[in-house]
Amino acid sequence: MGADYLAGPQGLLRSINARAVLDVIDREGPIGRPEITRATGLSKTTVAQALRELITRKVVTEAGTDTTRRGPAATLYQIDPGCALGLGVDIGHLRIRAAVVDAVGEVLAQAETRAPRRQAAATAAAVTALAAECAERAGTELGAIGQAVIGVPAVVGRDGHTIRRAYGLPQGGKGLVEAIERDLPVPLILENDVNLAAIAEQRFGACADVGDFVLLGVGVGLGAGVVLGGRLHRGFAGGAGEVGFLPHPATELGTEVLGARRIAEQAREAGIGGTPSPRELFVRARAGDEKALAVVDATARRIAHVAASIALVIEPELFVLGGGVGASADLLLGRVRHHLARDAAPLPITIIPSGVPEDAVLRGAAWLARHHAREHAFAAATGAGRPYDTDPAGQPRGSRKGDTT
Amino acid sequence: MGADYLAGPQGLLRSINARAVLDVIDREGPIGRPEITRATGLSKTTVAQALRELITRKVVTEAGTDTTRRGPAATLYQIDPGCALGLGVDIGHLRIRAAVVDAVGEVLAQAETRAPRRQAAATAAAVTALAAECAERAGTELGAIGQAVIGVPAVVGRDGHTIRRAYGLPQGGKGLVEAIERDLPVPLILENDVNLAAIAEQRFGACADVGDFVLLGVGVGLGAGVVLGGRLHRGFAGGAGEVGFLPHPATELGTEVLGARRIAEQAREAGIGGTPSPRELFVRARAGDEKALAVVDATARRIAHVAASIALVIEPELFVLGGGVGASADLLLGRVRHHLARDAAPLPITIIPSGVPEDAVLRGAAWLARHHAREHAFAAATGAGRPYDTDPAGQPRGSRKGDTT
DNA sequence: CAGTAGGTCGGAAACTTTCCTACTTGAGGT
DNA sequence: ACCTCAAGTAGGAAAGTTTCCGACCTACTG
Repeated sequence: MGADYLAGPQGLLRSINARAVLDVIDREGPIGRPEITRATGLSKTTVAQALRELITRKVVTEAGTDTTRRGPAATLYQIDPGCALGLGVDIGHLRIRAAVVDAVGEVLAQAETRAPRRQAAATAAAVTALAAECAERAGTELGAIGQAVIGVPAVVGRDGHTIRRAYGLPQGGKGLVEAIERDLPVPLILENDVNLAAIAEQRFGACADVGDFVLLGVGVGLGAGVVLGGRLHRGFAGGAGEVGFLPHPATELGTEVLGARRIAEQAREAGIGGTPSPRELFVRARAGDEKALAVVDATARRIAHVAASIALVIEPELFVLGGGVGASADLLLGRVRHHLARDAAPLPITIIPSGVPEDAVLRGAAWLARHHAREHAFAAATGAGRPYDTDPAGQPRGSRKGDTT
Repeated sequence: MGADYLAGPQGLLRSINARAVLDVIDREGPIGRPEITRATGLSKTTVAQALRELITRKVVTEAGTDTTRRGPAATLYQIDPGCALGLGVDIGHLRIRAAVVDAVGEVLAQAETRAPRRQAAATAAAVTALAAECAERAGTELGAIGQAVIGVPAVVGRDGHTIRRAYGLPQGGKGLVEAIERDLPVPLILENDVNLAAIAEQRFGACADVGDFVLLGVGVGLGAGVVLGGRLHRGFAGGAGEVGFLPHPATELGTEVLGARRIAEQAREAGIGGTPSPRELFVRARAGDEKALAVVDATARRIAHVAASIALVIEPELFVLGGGVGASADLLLGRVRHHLARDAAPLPITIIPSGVPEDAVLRGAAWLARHHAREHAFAAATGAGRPYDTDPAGQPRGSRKGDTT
């Protein structure tokens, strides 16, 4: 319980150096020993010792030789892909998807199924079934997976186990988490879906080197994934980024600014009959339908307002337009920028389309699961884990037991 | 340019341990050697060695003895107050204040003067004169001060040297920074005044153990100091927290939500003649003046809206009401809470009065200056500085030359 | 007398330097 | 075309240095 001042015996130095070697190998892909020596600044003796240790601990493996230079071939080293497996799950409105990835990010298996609409228990069963299927297809078993991350359309508490405002889940998600935790023998945490999309954007998309950005997820509702200083900002109770209810000149506080429901309502107001789906509306707009275009423009205006509000609070470097409706960036983006220029000219707002058009939530979940699984394996292998915290997404792997330490 | 992987020789371990000892001494005040041993987990041999080094480096001094236990008296150690001096300056609308603090936070000297209204050059001269006066009264000279932090009513860029939107400064602050940097022989950075108030709140006020909070500074304008994860969030270009322009049901984007100007306008609308100052208005309201109370209530409503908007974006643990008008918390707070409960009931918003009623900006500036000066001195003394970054306020001490590395 | 503070010494752990061997390439000579 | 040798590289081992820790010792105070 005592505060940790990070002081210790020589063993600490060994941990630090082992971790440094591991990080270099992770970052520079297959890499030879002399280069590791250069990159870390350590002596080759120390690097050799660390490598021996990491190999016996099974987090690093040899990966062929490098014969580009003259002289004897240098042995190459890489992260052992099998040292940590992650399971990502995306519980969407229509489908549930799952994927198993290895320690280097390779997708070993992926599967999906239709989302049950009525019973939370059915959703839980679908998740565990998908997970089992993925594990089998990946040639492993669930017990070997180090971490599972499940993306849900809900606010997830800091502990990663409690959900609120799960309007998009059967029975409001009641009992869902408990059922999955009971039946899935994998350390598990939940995460808000838009947050995971933001992580995907950071790792695979347009925000690789952007420290502060906000992903605007326009789907059934409007949400934002807030990344500050390279790490996801969840808020005190996980409710950061719930920007769908931001005040707006045309709405009172507490009214949803945007989302499928809101778009449908606007369609009615615009005199469009038959309550078409947002997808249908965008198809019509792309075809030139004036009324549909008006709805799109209104949507863009609201997005611009939300972005401006966010910018005034945290001033991110970049906004990214993502989510289901966000995929229609070709139609929306120009109009959003137009409204920004008109109504919020002095604000330095840059907004770009998502760089992860497909499966953003699933990929983010898989990435996060892989990250936590790796962190755990690396910490075990290097003896202490990284004392200097660079964890991009906080929060360690949740246990299955509710240990409220 | 190469990425730094924090690996190194045994000397690194020495640095780490020296830093750990230093941190314990800093935190636990005068403390004996055996207790340092317990707190750090190091052996007494190592602690003794580290102490010798820190004392010869002049960052630690002996501070009497502890005779509470039986046996020989234990020597006590403390941070050498003189090892780092900081200069804090608050350039306010009416007054300019400055203070010199030592490494343990003791205020050695403080001075103030009326703020020039016309010329930025006069403001700069006033600042340097105040600084010189403070240094002299503190029994030192400007060259001995390790860091100066100047709080300004403006947006300050990440470099700590460029200011924008300095409406509250003579000539919009044009040439101010350059003049001060030319004449003040101290490493210097600027900081937004509300941000400094937030730091004061974190260090001396109500938010000592709160990781995420927002200080709402209600003064001539409305600004927010955003602290996330224990560190100030400045935004990409230093513009985070400019919440005075947040959209609001009654205002268009780009209109100032709140501030002295706005309050005066509301007073006119409420039928109050003579354009009283906000301070006067609050005096009347406290006396029971109905019209003044109406203005106060409208102000509270706007604060509530701004807080709700911020909460939807970042969901801080706590809001603090500060700034000039914020000092009238007794009148405002209840009404703000009322409006929050009515309009933003589902949001978990806690708002409390400031715990730093006096000189918040100045104290924050002094704290930050002291912090940077200390960090510099400690890094020099321990050989490497802290590799594990816990810096609460980012950004090292700016140089006087504009080195855009 | 017992418990505590502080110092010293030898041992253990970890990193670095230096030296050595083995291997591959490429240039130049036969 | 083949051989030889110099240069450059990879890997390993031994000696040396730095740092930390445990144990022992002395001195002091209730």
